[in-house]
Amino acid sequence: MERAQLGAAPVCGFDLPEQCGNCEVRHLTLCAPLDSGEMQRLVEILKVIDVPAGASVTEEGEPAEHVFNVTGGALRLYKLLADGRRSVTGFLFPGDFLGLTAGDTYTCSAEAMTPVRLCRFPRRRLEGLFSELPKLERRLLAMASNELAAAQDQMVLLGRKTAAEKLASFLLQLSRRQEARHLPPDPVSLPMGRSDIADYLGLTTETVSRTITQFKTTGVISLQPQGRVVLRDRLALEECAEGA
Amino acid sequence: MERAQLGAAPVCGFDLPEQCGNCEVRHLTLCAPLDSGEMQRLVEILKVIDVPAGASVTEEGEPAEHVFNVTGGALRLYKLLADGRRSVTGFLFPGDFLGLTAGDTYTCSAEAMTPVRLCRFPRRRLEGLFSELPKLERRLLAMASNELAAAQDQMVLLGRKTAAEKLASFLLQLSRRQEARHLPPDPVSLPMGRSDIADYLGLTTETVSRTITQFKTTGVISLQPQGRVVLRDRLALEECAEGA
DNA sequence: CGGTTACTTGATGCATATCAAAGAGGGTGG
DNA sequence: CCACCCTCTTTGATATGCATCAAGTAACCG
Repeated sequence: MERAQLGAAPVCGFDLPEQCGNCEVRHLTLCAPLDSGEMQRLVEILKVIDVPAGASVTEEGEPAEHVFNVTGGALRLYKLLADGRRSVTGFLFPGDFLGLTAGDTYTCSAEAMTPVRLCRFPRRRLEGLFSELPKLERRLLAMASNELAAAQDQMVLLGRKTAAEKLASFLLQLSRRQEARHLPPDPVSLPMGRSDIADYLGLTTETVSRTITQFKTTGVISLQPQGRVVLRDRLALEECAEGA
Repeated sequence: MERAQLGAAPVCGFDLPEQCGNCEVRHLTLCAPLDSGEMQRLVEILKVIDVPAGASVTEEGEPAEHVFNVTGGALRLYKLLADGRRSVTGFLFPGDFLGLTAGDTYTCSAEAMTPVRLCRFPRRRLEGLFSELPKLERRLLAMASNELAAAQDQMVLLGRKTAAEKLASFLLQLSRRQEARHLPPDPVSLPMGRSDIADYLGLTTETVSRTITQFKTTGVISLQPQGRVVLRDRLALEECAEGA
């Protein structure tokens, strides 16, 4: 596991929901379009939750009683096949939403990769706010649409890209998500292990490792302590990622 | 290409929007939760469109001015890499929705595989109805959530399943979708070509063909004229699909 | 009925998986 | 504070599932 990020990147203000005004990722979350009065309605039903590294937040198939906004740390989403093969369907960072489902169970399991802080909403009560706060539902639809677009990109990656193209796409994706959180694009932080990356890209840990080495050797990236990656030749990565 | 399905399965009643009451896939569409008065508001902004086999309905990256409900025929959704590699991200059948996007461009290209009938809605005007018909937005969110769950399953398939498991999953998926349209589960109709299937499953046409032959040889399926597939051993397919 | 396209089948090759082991962190206890 | 140990990562050798290359065959259309 990795170093805690709660201290390094305090989020959603301090401990108290009343201080969402300080939330560094508000512009990415569910809450983005709400004014302070509307926020108050949300704050009434949310609870701030801290989860230690390695703990589960949701289990695939379990009743979906809550939905969550990630405000600190990082999680992996995954599904398992009958024989134990794993597919990591996504990584969540501050600002990301967890628990959206049309049915009444979670569609994926979610595990904290680092200590994680979440804003937890009872699903029923959040849905109860929809009529009062239509912006909330609008926002949820927009977030779902964005996730769908990302899922389509991931299908292209999994179905048609080579190992190098997959890795390049992955690094750029993380870089862009850092930028969305107003972090520098460049030393990309990898809070996940090689096997998480492998299960996300449809590869093995060995192939991930070899491909990283190859990128290092050809000078397009370089590695820093704590699994941080400097993108030395972003253009080369972009061309690689697009299959040029 | 394939035989037209418009004659065989008349949809959305006859020509006139006023006759949505006869629509055979209404329970699957955007329209499902609306009463007749509410339907009337939709009917005012929709136009029924017929598209010949092979024609494009949307192009990835083009302005998303319309959204569509499929009421007859079948389409493929796809994305291309820079060098021409193609990834088919989905197939659409009657009842399916096309054009959902958070941005202002389409995220995928859509091509008719057979003659297709669509209910076309100007996106702006549909969004304009949201405040008046909140059920509509609720429904769209539910449909997006369902698509997201399907996309996650597809990621597992692409990232971690073998060729045989992919094919088994694919046949079962089509069978279940036929059932959702109140068609028999069993002679599964394949309006798409082998290369469409290959690009959907992350395989080549040759591998798709060989795997189908293998299923035929082992007796789990049998082929009928016009690319219809009988699922002779559904249980075996289900176990294969889940990686048992 | 002939031409064209799509599908099937076969032979071979390669990218990535698998198997195996050595090397690097990083956390803990002495 | 250092040394040990555990786990994760890297590197190497080999294997294999699927891709690629190449015909042959069947289906469809005009």
